[in-house]
Amino acid sequence: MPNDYSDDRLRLVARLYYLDGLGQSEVAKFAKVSQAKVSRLLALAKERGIVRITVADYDPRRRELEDQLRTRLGLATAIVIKSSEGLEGSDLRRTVGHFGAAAVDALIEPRDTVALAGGRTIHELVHHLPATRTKSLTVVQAMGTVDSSVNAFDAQEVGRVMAQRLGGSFLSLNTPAFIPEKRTRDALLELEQVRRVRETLARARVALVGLGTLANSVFVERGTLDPSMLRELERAGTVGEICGRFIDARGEECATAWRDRVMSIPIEQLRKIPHVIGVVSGSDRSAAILAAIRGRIIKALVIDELGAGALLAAPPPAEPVRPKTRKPSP
Amino acid sequence: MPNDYSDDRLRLVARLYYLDGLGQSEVAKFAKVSQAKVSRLLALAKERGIVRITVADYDPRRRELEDQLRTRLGLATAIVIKSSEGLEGSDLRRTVGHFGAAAVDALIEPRDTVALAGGRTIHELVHHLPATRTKSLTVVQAMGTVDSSVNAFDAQEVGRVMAQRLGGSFLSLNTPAFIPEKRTRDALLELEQVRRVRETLARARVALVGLGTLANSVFVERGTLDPSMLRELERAGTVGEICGRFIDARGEECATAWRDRVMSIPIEQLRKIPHVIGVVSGSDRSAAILAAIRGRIIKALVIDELGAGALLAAPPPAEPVRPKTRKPSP
DNA sequence: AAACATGCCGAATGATTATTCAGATGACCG
DNA sequence: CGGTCATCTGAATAATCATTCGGCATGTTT
Repeated sequence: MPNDYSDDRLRLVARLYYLDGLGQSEVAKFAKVSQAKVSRLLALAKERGIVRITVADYDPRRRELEDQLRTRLGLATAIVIKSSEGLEGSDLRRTVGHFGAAAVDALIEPRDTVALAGGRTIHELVHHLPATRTKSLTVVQAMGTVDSSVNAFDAQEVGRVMAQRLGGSFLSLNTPAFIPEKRTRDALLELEQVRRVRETLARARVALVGLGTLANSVFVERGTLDPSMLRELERAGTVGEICGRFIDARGEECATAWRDRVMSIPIEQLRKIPHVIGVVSGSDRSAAILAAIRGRIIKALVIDELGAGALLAAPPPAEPVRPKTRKPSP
Repeated sequence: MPNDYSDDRLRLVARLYYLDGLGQSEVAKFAKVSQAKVSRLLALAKERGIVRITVADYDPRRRELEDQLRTRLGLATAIVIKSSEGLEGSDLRRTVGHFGAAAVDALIEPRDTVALAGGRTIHELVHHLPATRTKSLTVVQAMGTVDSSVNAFDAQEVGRVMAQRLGGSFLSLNTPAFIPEKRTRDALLELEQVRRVRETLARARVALVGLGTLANSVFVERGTLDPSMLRELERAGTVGEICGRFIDARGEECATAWRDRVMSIPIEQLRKIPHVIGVVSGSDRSAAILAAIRGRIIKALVIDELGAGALLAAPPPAEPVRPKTRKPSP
């Protein structure tokens, strides 16, 4: 009887290993095989359900904080992810991504059209979506590519992954995010390829966006935003950034030259998408988040618990004052 | 919050490790601790029952063979342990010991007096008894010590372990197993210490004994049995050995000088113990086993499946012929 | 029947996990 | 206040486990 993968044998091996606490080399002597094979038999035993490991439910979310965020800030949905003390930076993003993914997945319906921005937290989250491939989505890139050195955080790459994991197609916006000449940008907007993307964006039911501040914006980091432009944005009262659009405390896009040179979904269009989900990690973005909520840009928020705490500690949001809406940039 | 052993934290760690399939180093980043601590937290999570591992039952016994042994050989109890193909020697003993232990444990009642011999398979079995320490047994050594080099297989050592594991006291027979002069042996038998042991043996309800052949007996192996004695035993028709007593095919003790020089429980006394359990591994002892059954010495048998097969293949046991009983040696 | 797949095996090896160790921290005295 | 435990920690390391790899056996194609 050379290769014997009978359940009985798997049970023997699994029992000796898991129940009796022997090492694999010990078990190997009982089963008269090599340690390597014991390792393989154990793997098979798990697959076949002969070994079953259950873990008491861990709820990764802080429901009380979610309730507070919803009621006090008027969000439709809030997902607050627990974070271990002292977590920050990429570890924190990983936590938010890992546990936020399931919640975001639940918000996306089969056949949805999903507008998607880039960013490190979004990237993390998307990579933790379940690879079910069953939703038949249309994922559409909501913002051009930041620079030419290909980058795993770009909307381009992230969108590809999302479509691949949840199932569906990805519509990419093959243009830079920033175009120095308005004229050039407007020309691009007329391209058939680009139009298709914009039309699809207009039909999106869900959007997944990051929230940044002026200081930590990817455009500053990459040097796309020169100092004079930066100063101009500061003067215009910028408190945050969404999809390459800079907004002031009321949640209105700042009227600077920048807004005519960026290639991304217009703020006005985001407002019309019913489920715009902001994905944030860290505690230094409260102003941007509050502004985006005031401006009725984002309707849902995924955030770590410290970030949520900071948000709740921030001045309670007065009903947004919206004197006049500037004509939206494209 | 320095040392946090909350269930919630354990659940986090356990989930990431067991359910999400991350490595401990990965998990460590989430929990903001070292990999070493993750390992400890996981161990704790198992202890607390936050992680539960279940394995489909493995039945280590061959019930059909047990039934056959019982009905065809007239045993009260037969325990046949499955053995992986090709197992032999110490690995086989380990298997029989490991899985036989639970069955033997079930045969021993609280407060029993248990007579115990030595031997490698018995040793293995005893070391796998559960360390419950709750039976309040009297374990009594059924045979002297084979030689002076202390040896883990001696009844002395094995008895100590058994009493320690199941709970109870151990009564040791502090004499050699073989004494060249009958006179000396008889003197020893009169010692108060030795009498106590013999009296206790007479009250035993259970005995655990190995079965040997003349060839593989420890006495031959250790050179205790010189060639002339060996020939004498052969002439007397020895087919097996129990507790240092040599028996012929009918299960009667061979009437040689040996029987007056050995320090161990007499065959006649074994006959009177209601539960004498033979523990055997290997396929080369069928004759000894059959003789011990015919002689109504052993009433139960623990054996591996190949050994059981060999036993069943051996000539069917005619009803034992017992012309006259020789006067039992002490 | 040769040539080529395919699958399984265990030795060696690479990767991961458990344990040891030395230092840090803090509770509890004297 | 020091001392004295006791406990806890992560770095280093030892132990264990999973995977790679080449060899062998069997089955299939040519």
